[in-house]
Amino acid sequence: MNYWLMKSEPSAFSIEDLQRRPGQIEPWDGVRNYQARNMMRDDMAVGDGIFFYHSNCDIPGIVGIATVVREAYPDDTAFDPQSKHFDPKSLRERPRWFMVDVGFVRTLSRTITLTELKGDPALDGFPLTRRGNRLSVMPLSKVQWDYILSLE
DNA sequence: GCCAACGTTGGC
DNA sequence: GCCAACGTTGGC
Repeated sequence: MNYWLMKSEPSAFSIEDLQRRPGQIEPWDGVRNYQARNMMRDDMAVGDGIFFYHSNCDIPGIVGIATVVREAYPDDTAFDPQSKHFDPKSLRERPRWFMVDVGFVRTLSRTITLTELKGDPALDGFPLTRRGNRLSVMPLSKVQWDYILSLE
């Protein structure tokens, strides 16, 4: 079992949105970064743990927990000229982009903020707190996962 | 293969 | 809204 952190701008899609979805499941479409894609496609399995992170908002931080409910499959928004995630280079017979389905688990009782994660010596080297990091999907060790959960 | 231009991310 | 970081694109 692997552990992940996935970023979303709450103005676009929040943990509350996920909770309200039918079946509390959402396809995680729109990832257009190769590193993030490779992790989703090659390393994510059903049952993996996900920290749901709100970015680009008043208080950036981890707000909830989700889980992988379907392994990677082609991101069909890449085929849709109407979609803002459209990519003419992604073909149905040879898809370039993939997505997983994410299922709601729970919201945290409080936001574990980026500020406190940044200032925490126990999380030295954690990708999220490294300067300039922009990955929207990143792996965590079980130790990091458990430690961050203990902060709740 | 280099690298300048450009677009995007995301904290502040 | 600003801007640093950084990935991608495309001319050469």
